[in-house]
Parts: sequence; C-alpha cells; structure tokens
Amino acid sequence: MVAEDDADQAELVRRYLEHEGHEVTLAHDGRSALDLLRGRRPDLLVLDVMMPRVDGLDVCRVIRAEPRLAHLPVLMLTARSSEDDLLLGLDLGADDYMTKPFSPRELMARVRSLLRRSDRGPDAAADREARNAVLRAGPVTVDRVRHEVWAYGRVIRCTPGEFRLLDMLVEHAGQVLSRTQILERLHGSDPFITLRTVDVHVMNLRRKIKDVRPGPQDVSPLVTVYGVGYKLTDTPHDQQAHPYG
Amino acid sequence: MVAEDDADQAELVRRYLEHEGHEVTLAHDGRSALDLLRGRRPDLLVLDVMMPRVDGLDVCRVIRAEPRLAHLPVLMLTARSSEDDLLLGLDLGADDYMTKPFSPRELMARVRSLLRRSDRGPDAAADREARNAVLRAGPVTVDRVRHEVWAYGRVIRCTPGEFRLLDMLVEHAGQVLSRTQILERLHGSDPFITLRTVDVHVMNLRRKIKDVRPGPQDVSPLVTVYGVGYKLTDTPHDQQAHPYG
DNA sequence: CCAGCATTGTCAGGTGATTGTCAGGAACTC
DNA sequence: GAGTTCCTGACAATCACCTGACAATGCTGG
Repeated sequence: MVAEDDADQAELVRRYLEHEGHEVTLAHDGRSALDLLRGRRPDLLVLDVMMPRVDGLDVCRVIRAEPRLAHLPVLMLTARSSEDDLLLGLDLGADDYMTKPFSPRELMARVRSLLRRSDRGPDAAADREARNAVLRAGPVTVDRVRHEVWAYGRVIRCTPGEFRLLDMLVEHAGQVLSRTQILERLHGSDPFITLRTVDVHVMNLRRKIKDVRPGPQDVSPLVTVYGVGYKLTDTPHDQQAHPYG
Repeated sequence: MVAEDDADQAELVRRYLEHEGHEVTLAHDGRSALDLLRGRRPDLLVLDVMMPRVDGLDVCRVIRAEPRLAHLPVLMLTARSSEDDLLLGLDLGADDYMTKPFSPRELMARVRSLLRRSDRGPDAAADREARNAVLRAGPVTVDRVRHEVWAYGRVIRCTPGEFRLLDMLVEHAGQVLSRTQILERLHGSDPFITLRTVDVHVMNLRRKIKDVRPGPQDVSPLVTVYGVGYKLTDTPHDQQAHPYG
C-alpha cells in the first residue's frame, strides 16, 4: 500500500511497484490509509509523512499500537532539508525511511529489503534489522538508517563502539543494563575484556553529549546506577546530578 | 505457552522457541490461555497484555492466585505506549516484561534466563516465588527492570543495599522478616556482620520514604515488630505510629 | 505505676568498594 | 604510514556500608 497525498508521486511509486509484480493499493490521506489497512492487510506500507487529515507520524503510531498491524513493515517518506532537524528529533516508528526527493531505484531496493526481512521469519540475522529505523529516548535520538546520533537537536560524531552502546541503551530506554550485558553486545561475548571498558565508553559519550548540550545543566541522560550498571533516561524523574558534570 | 492474539506475532515467537527445542502451545486470547494452562502445565508463559476476552493483566492475576499455577514463570509483553499502565497498575505479577517492539534474540535470552531460574530443582520453589518485575506493597513500588523505587508516587534514590532490602520486604509484603533472614539476602551469609546493620538500613530507608511522604502523617510503611524483625505494610491496619516520626 | 533490662533508633567516622578519568600502546582501517 | 578506535592499567573521586557508642523506647515483673 502506498499512502501519499500527491497524486503524481503516488502514481509514480505505484507503477514502479507494479512493474516488480506487486499489487498496489493507493491511499491519499492518513485516515483512508488506516481504514484500508485494516481491510486489506498489505505486506508493506510506503507512507508519506506530510498528509492531510492524519499525518504519517500518527498513522505510524496507530499501526504500532494495533496488534494486528504492529509488525507491518513501514517505509516512510520525509521531506528534505528544512524539517531535517524536526524529524530527526522524533521517533518515527518506521522500519526504514527515505528523504524526498528520492531515486525510484533506491526506493525499490529498500522495498525489496524490507519484504525479504519480513519473509525470512525467525532468521537470526533478521532481528537486528527488524526494528525501528529511528529511536528516541529523552534528548537522544539514534538513526539507524543514516547511522547518526542526535542529542539536543544536534548531531554527534560517534565511533562504532559508541554507536552500538548508545543504540542498545536507547532500545532499552529507562532500563538498567549491566556492564556484562553491554559488553556482550559490544563484542561477541569475549571473556578477555575488562568490564571497565564500558565505563570508558560511557564517559566518552557523556562528554560528547555534554558538548552539544545547550544550557549549563549538570545532568546527563546517561545515568549511572551504582552497583548495577547504566541506563538512558527515559523520563525526567531519574535524572541525577552527576558528580563530575 | 505463548498467549498472543496476533497470529503472526505468535507464530514468530513460536518458531524461535521451537528452534531452541521447546514444545509450544499457542493461545489467542486470555480465556483460552487460562483453560489451556490448567491442562498442560507448561514451564513458562509468554503473555501479551493486550488481548481480547481476558487481558494479560487479569490472566496474570488469576495465575498468581491459583496455587497450582502460582510459580509459573511469566514473561509479559507490553506496548511501548502503555508504560503508564505498568507504573500505575503495578500488580502485574509477571516475572519479567518486555516492551514491544522487541528483538526476538533478546526475548530468547530472557526466556532462557527464566527457565534457568525455575530449573533449579523443585525445592527452590520457595526462593523463586514471585520474582516479579514490578512489585507493590502499600505506597511502595519496586521496579526490578528499571531498578527504581517509588514511594507515594515519587522516586526514591536507593543504594544497592537499600534496594535489595526493600525488594525483599516488598516481595514478602505483610510478612515479618527476621534480621537474620534479611542479612542473609543482603550478603551471601557472611557470619562476621552485625545484625544491627539491618537497623541502620531500615532507618535510612524510613528517612528517604518520609522525605517524599506528602502529609505530616506519623506512620511509616516500614514497621518494626518488636523482638522479631521488620515488615512492610501490606494493609493499612498494621501501620503503627512511629516514635521518631 | 515503676524500676530494670532488652530491644531498637540514631549518629558519625573509618574503610573498602565502585566509578570517573586519564594517557599510553596495540590493533585496525584507509 | 597517518589517523582512528579501542582496550588497559593506574590513580583519583566518590560512594556505600559496617561498626560502635549512646539515646530512646518497649516489655516484664513487681
């Protein structure tokens, strides 16, 4: 299904999809998209963000809340440039996204990728990707498509290890993760690595986040839980003043 | 057993479980889950909260109330948006929970962990009783996943020892626990520690709880039982005026 | 009701444990 | 080979916890 209010654009996408043998349903606004979804149960949804009546973000939210639709693959189309910052501050709830203008060829590639993923079922390799493209927790946003991290609306340059760590923390936002759990994910359960390594990564991330933080606030969203591990702040209540800033 | 109304999701979980050699029974709503449970007596239940007929919370409540099922490990699946229910409802009775969408790999890890726990012989039943993720007793709530303690609706910063103590008291809410029992859990049966240590911890907890208590009430939910030990108030009637406030 | 003992509340300080921080060197990428 | 990334070990900062002493309270027998 393609949900897109611009008729020409919708038609373009439809032709490409049908050319690859897919059966396509069009919806021209958010409400009708949702209505149609419940009846047709498509294999995939291409969803424009800017739409009349109900916008793409809300459509996505509804989809994720409904058990029967929750794992429908969603490829979201977003406007470029101006709203970049806005959009990246949000948790899209989509499995993948592309910014307009996009190349139809790439769109098709991503569609194939998403369909392959949902087809494979319980493939061990699949679950790593079969998650939201953009996750958010408090002031931190992780974009798995661009492999970018945002904090307080600004981009942060992360090393691969830092990215994996933050990605894990955002995915389990609010939950405490032990150093062991974290290290397990950072490496493949290599028993010859000190747990203290995690602390160093956390420290480096805290510094990078602090460097883009606007106010002189003395709190970090990356919270230490003494004797247990670390967690990423989900809600404001568990922010604690950090002794070192 | 997997209780999940969304057929696709249920099928996904089933495949993962069977891939690890488990025998799986599916239930598509709360009522049939309960019926099947009584017959099959499974080793573990993966339970979706949002289900038709009888929802997950009620299923959990029934399970915990029935002696033959009370010790069944329950892993609950909740929608991300309904975190409020988790924090407010709070008498889940589940042993662990995950928020949707979740990674199948992590689901498997938690299943293994729960099974390992319940495998430790049938005599360990007492020790593993009600190892819930979120526990509540009177005004006190302990969240083992987030590692957070709430009192009177507000968060309390606890040290590791205080957390273990409160966790134990909440788990056995209403029951008196001797200093010896408490110390046993705080440490691993270290015979060179004074019993009086427990008093200090209790005192510190009482103060922290008092600091967030709204009214000027002179009672603490953490009650001293003279000559025996301590207990956490389950019902209002055994609240006693505390001499020191 | 009172005395007297047992039990519990409270405080502050010393000590061990946990975490923050730094810089150097090995391993890796390009 | 230049530049990263990452681990490690050491030290500093911070924290948690036990202890011992004393004050306050509870209980028991008269």
